[in-house]
Amino acid sequence: MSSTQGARERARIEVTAAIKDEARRQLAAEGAARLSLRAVARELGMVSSALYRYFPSRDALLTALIVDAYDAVGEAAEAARAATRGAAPAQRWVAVCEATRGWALAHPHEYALIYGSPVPGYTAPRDTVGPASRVGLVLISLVRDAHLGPGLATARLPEAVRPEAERAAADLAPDLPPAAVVAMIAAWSQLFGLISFEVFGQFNRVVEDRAVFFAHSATQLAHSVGLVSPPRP
Amino acid sequence: MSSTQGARERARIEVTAAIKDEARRQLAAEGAARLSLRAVARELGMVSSALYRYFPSRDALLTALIVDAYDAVGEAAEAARAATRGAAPAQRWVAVCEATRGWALAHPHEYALIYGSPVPGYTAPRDTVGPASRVGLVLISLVRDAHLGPGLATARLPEAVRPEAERAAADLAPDLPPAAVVAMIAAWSQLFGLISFEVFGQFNRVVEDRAVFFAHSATQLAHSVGLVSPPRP
DNA sequence: CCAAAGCAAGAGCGGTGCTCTTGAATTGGT
DNA sequence: ACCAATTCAAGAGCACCGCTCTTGCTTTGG
Repeated sequence: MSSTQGARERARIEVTAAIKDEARRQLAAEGAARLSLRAVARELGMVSSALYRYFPSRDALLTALIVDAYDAVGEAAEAARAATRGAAPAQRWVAVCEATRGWALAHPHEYALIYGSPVPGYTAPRDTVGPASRVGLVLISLVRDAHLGPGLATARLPEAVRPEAERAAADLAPDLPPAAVVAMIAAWSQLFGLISFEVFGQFNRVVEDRAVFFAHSATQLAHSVGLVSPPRP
Repeated sequence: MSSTQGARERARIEVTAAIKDEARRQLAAEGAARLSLRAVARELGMVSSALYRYFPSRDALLTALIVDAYDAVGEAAEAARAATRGAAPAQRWVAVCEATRGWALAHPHEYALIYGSPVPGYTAPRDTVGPASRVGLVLISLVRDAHLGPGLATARLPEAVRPEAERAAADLAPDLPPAAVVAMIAAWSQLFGLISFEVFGQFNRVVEDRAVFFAHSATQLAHSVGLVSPPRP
């Protein structure tokens, strides 16, 4: 009845959080494929079957971790946008990209969980689509806030791309020119291409100074969506 | 002694190939994480322990599949380059990108094996680095063959990127201007960002006509590495 | 022709996700 | 204050996993 619904309810919440914490620890240590319910239970001093009182299956526990990961990277991106309020749009774009990269490098296994290979036999439930779109929404908002350079605003798209561009623009950002929306979607996926190659080790022996390379590439991406760097002082 | 070294040798080769084939089938059906030696053996009518005569461990079998996948996508890219000999560099670039995408869409699980999350606890042996670089080498060769537009050849890089650019250029393509090499590496990773988002389902409910979107984005990538489209007839 | 090498098979180890049953504890309504 | 309903941890057990080791049988090549 009251706000704290008895000791039982409270214990349930606490144990659920403890399970997620321990699971996240094991995720960081071993990766998603090696996440073991028995190991989590062992570490928490309980029996494996008791875990099923809190999560009906291993997949359900994974889903909880996935939602948390999407929220965490989305929060990082949103924080970078907030921290650069007033700066030039291109700089804010790069800051958001770098915050996303930073989170990914700090949480490589959680990043792999959401932007790596989908877990086979696992289909993301509806709960994940909202959190999953947060980074993309941040990027869109930056493009929207910027005064679009005349380049993209009036850019003529090839005839074949126009229908898809207009459809995507209608869905995502009806106030933006279709050419900008298409460029945004491409930049969005390419941003995660850059991050994935770094996190997944594809840049080994290819790129050494990855921070510098990323900052440069993110700046180019900003240009590709019509954000222009301010003149140097 | 002879070219066919006895029935034993030949049987070994055949069984090894059968194991890889069945493993590839299970990879497509269940994904890398659920690849089970016992299931492969069961399907082949042998006992699980017999498999260890052919592959010393599950990881060794995975490595064989990974090398085969890198070779397959590399071959697809090389075939596209060969098929467009004489065409404009930008068109050849787009053809190679589309061939890579086509292979990925046709073999999503093998694609995930090589460009998705690394398998936890598994470190790629040396054998994989050669096959892994084939697509990248194709892209480099196209940029090299093209007459570089004056834009990238003389483009001034930001001071911070110059050392890394010159280092990468020395390693990968000493005959190309550093600015082009940096743009190439970025385009390379961004290409796989586009493909991964499509294969891994991130474009669901975002991009509908994905072939058109990809062709357009690949063309933009070609421009970003200095390849210019020929004038329309 | 026979010793050496290659091989399939079986048993077994410790691990996994998951289910079902049992008995104890807590709870809320009377 | 008590008691029935609910909630829970625990245990046993199922079928599976990767992997190792030993046991014999078959093929091979000198």
